[in-house]
Amino acid sequence: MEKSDHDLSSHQNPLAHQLDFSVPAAAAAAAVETKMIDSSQETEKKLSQSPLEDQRDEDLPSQPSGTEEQHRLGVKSLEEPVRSWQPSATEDATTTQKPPMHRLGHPLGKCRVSKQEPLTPLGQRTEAESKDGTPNKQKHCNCKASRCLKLYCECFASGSYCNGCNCVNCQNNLENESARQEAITGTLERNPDAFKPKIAGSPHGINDLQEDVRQLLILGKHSKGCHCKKSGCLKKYCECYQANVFCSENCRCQDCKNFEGSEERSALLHGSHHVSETYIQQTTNAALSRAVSTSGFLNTPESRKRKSKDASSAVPHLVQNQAVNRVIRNGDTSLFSIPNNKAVSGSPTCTYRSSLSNTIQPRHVKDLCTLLVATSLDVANKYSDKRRKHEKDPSLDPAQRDANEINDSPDCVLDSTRMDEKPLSPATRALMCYDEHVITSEKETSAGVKTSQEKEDADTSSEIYLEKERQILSSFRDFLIQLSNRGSIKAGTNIKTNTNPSRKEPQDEEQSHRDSSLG
DNA sequence: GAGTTTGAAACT
DNA sequence: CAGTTTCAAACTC
Repeated sequence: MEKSDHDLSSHQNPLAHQLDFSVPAAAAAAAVETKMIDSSQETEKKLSQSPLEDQRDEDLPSQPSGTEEQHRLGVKSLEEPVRSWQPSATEDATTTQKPPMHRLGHPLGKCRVSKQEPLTPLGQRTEAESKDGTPNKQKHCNCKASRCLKLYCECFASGSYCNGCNCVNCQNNLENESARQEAITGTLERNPDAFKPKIAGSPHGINDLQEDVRQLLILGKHSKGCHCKKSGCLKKYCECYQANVFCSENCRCQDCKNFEGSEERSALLHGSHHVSETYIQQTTNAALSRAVSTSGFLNTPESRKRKSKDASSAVPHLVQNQAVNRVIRNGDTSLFSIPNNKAVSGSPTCTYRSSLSNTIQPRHVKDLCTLLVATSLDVANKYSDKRRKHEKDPSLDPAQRDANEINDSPDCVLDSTRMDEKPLSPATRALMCYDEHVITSEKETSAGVKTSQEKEDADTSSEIYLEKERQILSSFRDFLIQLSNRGSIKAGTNIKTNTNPSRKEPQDEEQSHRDSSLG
């Protein structure tokens, strides 16, 4: 019987049953998500060992390329939980020949997601699916000409077998394992990263406050970027948009509207009444970025490209977004794109809380920015004198001066008029310029040996820095909690605060007061 | 549900 | 590497 061949190939080929192309960042979430094993007896005979275990690299026959990737994946897959899978009653007999190894957890291994498996704007799985980690729905491709052996096929691209798909002449199954292996090999030859997730650091889910904060500070980007021309990167044709990440310097898109602060993007999100955590995250992130930056750095993909390549290449977005940046820097948060009238939309499909006091108002974001700016100013003021003393000190190590100069990095100064020559603590700057922390720490490490006096100063500084930073972070956290609670999709599911008992959670009244007092 | 549009993947 | 073709999902009607 020809199945013996399949037995052999299945066990010898690490990718015979399933490719798992998760990156570590997504691995945890992916691990929670379901790994399905055909429960049919016939298939169980074939799979005398866990299909995931089949991915051991020692079983690799001859993968001319991509072996490193496969090696990594093979190791990882052994750690992943395996859950049983029950075929649906509607599946026909052929299903048993297609082990349903369909990975649902692959965040954009293939970016286009089928209609049957929509992603939330956050890139999370739909609630129905992710509640218990068990997929309620499965991707079903409709390939006709690719035999499901090319990356056009979602199933193949995600490293899964087709199962219950509507495809024609499908060879992405056990019955055609050898062809499948050839296809995998060929695909990896063309692009060793073909099966790797395309989104680095993409939000996958927000499960707790810590994660909430992390997600706030880290936005993924498409590894290859998109090349959209007509969609404005605001349709699911766009891989970036679909992955719910902003377009980046990796993109070569035209007329991109998928950038930080894009009104079109915000309008789109609001228009669909999907006020997600990501919206809060991105908007707050945008507000933070702009509030703390006077570098003129524009966050359109074009501007990122410009920053990374050549500042001379002007783009059409320039004027528009300069205006946006300018206004925001001047304190007008109306462009933070939180149209509260939309946030409280009365649409039946809008599950966003409708109470005005519980919706995100521009002032909330403004409060957050104000808090950060004010606190940072406070820190800065306390040390400006000390810093001047250091600068005047001829005995000061040049390296130390150099380290001081880092604080004047244009990207890390709050406002050129208000913050001139005022240093910020490394951690505060890290908070504000999180994407530059590596450079900063390196330079500070190179600052060299300090004198005893400097050490003393540094110790004192560190203590106050720490205390101030604690305050900043605590307040920051409180704001995030508030924002998150306001943005909660389900009323009454507020994130539990885990704040210091000595700290009172800011109330709306307090915010209003601060808002009015700070203007 | 059919037809069109779109952009990634594949190919040249 | 750029241009073209193929392909399947997304979208529109």
